[in-house]
Amino acid sequence: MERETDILQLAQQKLATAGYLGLNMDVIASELEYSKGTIYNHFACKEEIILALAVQTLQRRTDLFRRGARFEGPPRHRLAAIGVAAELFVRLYPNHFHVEQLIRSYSIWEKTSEQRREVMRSCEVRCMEIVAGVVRDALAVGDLQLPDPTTPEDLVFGLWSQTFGAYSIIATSDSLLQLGIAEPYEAVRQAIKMTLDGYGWRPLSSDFDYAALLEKIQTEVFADECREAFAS
Amino acid sequence: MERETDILQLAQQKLATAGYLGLNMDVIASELEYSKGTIYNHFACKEEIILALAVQTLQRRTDLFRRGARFEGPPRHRLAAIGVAAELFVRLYPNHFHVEQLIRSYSIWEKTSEQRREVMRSCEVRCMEIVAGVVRDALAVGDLQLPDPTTPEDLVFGLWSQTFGAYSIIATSDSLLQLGIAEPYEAVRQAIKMTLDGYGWRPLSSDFDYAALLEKIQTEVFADECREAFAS
Amino acid sequence: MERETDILQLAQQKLATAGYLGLNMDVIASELEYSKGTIYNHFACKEEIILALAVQTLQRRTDLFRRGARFEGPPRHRLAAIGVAAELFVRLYPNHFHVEQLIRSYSIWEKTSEQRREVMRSCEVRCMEIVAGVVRDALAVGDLQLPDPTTPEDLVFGLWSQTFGAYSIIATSDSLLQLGIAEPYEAVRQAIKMTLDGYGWRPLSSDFDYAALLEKIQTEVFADECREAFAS
Amino acid sequence: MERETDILQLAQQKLATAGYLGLNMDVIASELEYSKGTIYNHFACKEEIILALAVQTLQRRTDLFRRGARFEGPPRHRLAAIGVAAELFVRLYPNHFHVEQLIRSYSIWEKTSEQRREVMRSCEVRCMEIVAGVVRDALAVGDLQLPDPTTPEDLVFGLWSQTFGAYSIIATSDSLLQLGIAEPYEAVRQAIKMTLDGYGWRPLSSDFDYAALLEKIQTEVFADECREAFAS
DNA sequence: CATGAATGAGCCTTCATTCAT
DNA sequence: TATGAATGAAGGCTCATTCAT
Repeated sequence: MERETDILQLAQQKLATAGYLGLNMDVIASELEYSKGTIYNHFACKEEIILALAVQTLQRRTDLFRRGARFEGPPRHRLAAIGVAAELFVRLYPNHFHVEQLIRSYSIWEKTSEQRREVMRSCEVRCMEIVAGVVRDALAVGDLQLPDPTTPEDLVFGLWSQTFGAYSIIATSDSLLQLGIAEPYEAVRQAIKMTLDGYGWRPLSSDFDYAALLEKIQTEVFADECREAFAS
Repeated sequence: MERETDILQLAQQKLATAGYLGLNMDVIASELEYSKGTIYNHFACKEEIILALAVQTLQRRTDLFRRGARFEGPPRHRLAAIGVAAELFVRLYPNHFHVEQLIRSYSIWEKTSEQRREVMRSCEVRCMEIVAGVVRDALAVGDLQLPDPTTPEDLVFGLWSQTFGAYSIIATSDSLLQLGIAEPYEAVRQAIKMTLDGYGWRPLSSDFDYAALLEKIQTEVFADECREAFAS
Repeated sequence: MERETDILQLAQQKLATAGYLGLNMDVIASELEYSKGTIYNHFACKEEIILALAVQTLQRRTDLFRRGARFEGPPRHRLAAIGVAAELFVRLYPNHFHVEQLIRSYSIWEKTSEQRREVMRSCEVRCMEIVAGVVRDALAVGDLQLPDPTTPEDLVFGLWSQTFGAYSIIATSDSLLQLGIAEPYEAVRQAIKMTLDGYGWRPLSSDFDYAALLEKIQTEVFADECREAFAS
Repeated sequence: MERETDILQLAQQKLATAGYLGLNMDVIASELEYSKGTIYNHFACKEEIILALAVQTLQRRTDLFRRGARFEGPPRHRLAAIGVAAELFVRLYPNHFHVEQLIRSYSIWEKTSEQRREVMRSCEVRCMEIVAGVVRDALAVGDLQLPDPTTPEDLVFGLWSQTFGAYSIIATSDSLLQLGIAEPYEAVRQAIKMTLDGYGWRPLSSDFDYAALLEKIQTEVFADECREAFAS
């Protein structure tokens, strides 16, 4: 298990530094000072490493989301807690997005084991369910009404897009400052707040102290993670 | 020049069909029935092709955005026209995102000419300026107020994130329906509408006929492109 | 000893199913649920397994030949009994030819122990002696005369070639029917009958009921083996 | 073309020396002092080399057989000429049998081009037809009668088995002398002569000067080849 | 004796790039 | 300027064998 952890860790780093083509079995073996055979004793092929990487981080994200959704308060506050979880996730595992992009762009699926793929899919579904569940709670208590054909999943898709897009851009673009964006994370938070206000999800952001809420979530739910994420 | 066009066209198609690993100089040469030397007379290396591809589509996007921004009407309507342009762009050049991801994730920069990189950066800046310009116009005429530290660029970043994220997910995920998202494009439009409403950008979406506006933009500004995009 | 038997049995099966490249120490170990070390405690290397396989089947063939040669009757009938033995052998151990080809075509000798090689050679010699002995008996009783420089061993070499060639072709060719050969085994029997008639070995095939003789040999000498060989 | 010839030549030699596993793309490239890429420009994979080898020699054999079958004289003499061709073939291309065994034992077919496979099959069929044609001529002129279910193809299969078996054994066994076989080629000729006599194919071997016939065939039909084959 | 993780040499194959013609 | 054979570094993967526990 220790070896596997080592391999995944280095693989993730390589992926972040040099992309798919930089993730190279020879390099991994030689840098870890394991033999190539050892690598292949743990992972049947390169693609399995990538998928294992994705599964690992996805499971961590799902855990963070679940804890966020359990925050006590009105659904909008609970959604905010999930938002904090999402941001923490990218800060803790900044190169998760490299992995996810890879999985989305290269044909990795064919060569990987059904088991790992199943884990992956169920993670996605569970993440969606957690967030959509909070939306449904809001509908149930009357905090929110959705315009006609919009489903809770559609709303979640919008939020997902915003965060996925923003964190992808942040992770891979080095010229945001030149484009005039000084605080991209803050900008995302703001954009999402506006989106939810636009839907009329009560309490509106003007009705409560947003900063205080985030502070509370960070200390009550994610104290450990925050310490780690903002350590550097 | 005709040959360069041919090369770029085939390259883009290969990228779409078979991903980065399918973009192969041998295949390009043999399918075009040019010799490999000829290809190299036009592009110094493979990376130059990829970057040229990105520049090409980015320029097209910039053109579409500019035409959208010239739409006659209040800033919010002009922004809607840019939104139509963005959606048209992904429909017309669906694999632009592959190229963009490639550029973001693989160390292409080092091997390419400063000239082409400069073109690329200026495209990004110009796109941002076009959209931010519309936001500034809205501020100027009083249709919009921004909460304190938020800049026009921050707002644009939010919209950019939403569309980039959404189109990335759409382009690479084959399980959206299983996740409960039947009409992802409609969901993005809706989300962005809500975001702008959340910012209080007048006229609010409830104050005008959104569908009619989109219809008008499509026929007046992007008639040709719409025909092509929705042909299939 | 039981383990060695298990190993050899599985090895032979793998060889038959997947050829030389399917004979894989990992696969053998895992399918037998022995550890790899255990395998190596019994066989010093892969080549030793292959050679042991060859020796095993050769010994069985020698036994069959000896029993055939002890059949009561004139030498030509005893030779027919050896012929039955040869055919039974290929039917019972159809992949012996794979092993024998391997040994002939791959440099196995260098890595194997002198002891096993000696066993192997002595098997070949003994087989030859058994058959040549019957030929000498025929010469002694006057049933056969050999044209001048021909030795009993030369005659046996001719028969050996016929059967080895025929069974090799049968074992590896899947287009015999297309070439017009419907009953290859019967064709070999016929060809050998003609060869011996050609030598003038009495009684000639026209002087006795060949089919009845084969029947008698099969029931009296090789009843058990015939049952097994023609079971499927 | 010169490169391809070089490659095939070295490949054949390697195959003879060290079998399938000794036929190694690295070794071929380095011994020929070509780069590995060059090898692959000429042959798409290792298996294609092996098949090309087989096709090459099979075509040569077919040519020799055809020339033999055109020898003027009674069918039995023409068959003798084909026999001379078969023996010349093994002497000129002694390691053809390695290639043929390989093709028969390893799963080479799946990776090779349909074109080359077709050539291969048609060679086999044509060889069979040439020989079976001579048998039919003998039947037509009444030189030969076949016992009931035996077809011309069955008879040819018998001869094929004898030669294939004999030459395989000769090519791969180094202990024939120890087994008492001093002149294996002569032994095969003798055995085949006896077989044909056994079938009663006129003129019987006692009715004509066999040695003189062989001599005549060698000088009239295969002068060049004989010179080359017996040069060393 | 048994175990099985680790080894590492070796294999087949790919592909961007060069350069003599 | 066009050609395409040649290049060779690099990559993914296999598997017989060893050895510390």
